[in-house]
Amino acid sequence: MIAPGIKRGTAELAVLSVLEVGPLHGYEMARRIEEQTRGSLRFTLASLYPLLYRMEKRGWVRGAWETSSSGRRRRCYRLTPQGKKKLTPIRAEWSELFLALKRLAKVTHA
Amino acid sequence: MIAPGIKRGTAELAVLSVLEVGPLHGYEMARRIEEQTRGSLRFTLASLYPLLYRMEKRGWVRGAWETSSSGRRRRCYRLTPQGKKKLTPIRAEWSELFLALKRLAKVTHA
DNA sequence: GATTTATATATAATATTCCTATATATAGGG
DNA sequence: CCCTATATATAGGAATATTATATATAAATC
Repeated sequence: MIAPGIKRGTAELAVLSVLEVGPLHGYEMARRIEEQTRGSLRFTLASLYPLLYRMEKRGWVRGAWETSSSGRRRRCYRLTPQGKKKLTPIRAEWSELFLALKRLAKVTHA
Repeated sequence: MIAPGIKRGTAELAVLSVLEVGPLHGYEMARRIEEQTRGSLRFTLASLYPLLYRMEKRGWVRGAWETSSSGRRRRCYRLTPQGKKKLTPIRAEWSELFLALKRLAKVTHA
């Protein structure tokens, strides 16, 4: 697991990325982020929920209550057009950071 | 310039990296970080000084007052053996983060 | 000689992001 | 009936970087 100090700022990109595939609820987002990064990136639900509220306020995602087939109440989030539009520049910034750290700190990209 | 929210956590690696080459004072560190990243990564001195104090407390760097040839008083920092030892695992963690974001968020490494 | 710019360090107040801890609630398996 | 997995919510705190402010001097410009 990557230390909190280093992974800071990644949660937003992580949420946008898993939502790009399709609508999801918070609990499932956490599962997918952990799974798709082989456990390198792991967020607590207590981190994700406030982040989702902030993103909803900004208009990047929209949440809607739904009842699953098992009868469980949960809040399903989907990307708004605005949120979708944000993904490209955010990816570009991360890409720029990678390049900067490669040059400055010789961080390799396995 | 990369947004503060994204570059969070990079300052420590940046300082360790520029100090790996040789001893430096704060003002010059800021200049080199900006220069070596082509302006992508830029830290205010008000960020760097408290960071240097924290790193000195942890024993990663050691500062010493010196007087430059121009007669200017400044605090010169050098990596301690402990600080040097930290660089490898920190680089590895950043490398792991890059890989994770590549998989999860399709962030490319230009 | 006076003013401005570049060099150099320091700290207070604030913002953001993530954490641990805690609370609540229900479905399903044993 | 209890435990585990699923699911959301929020309070309190830690860490990191920001803006704003203060101080001081060397070098360049006017």
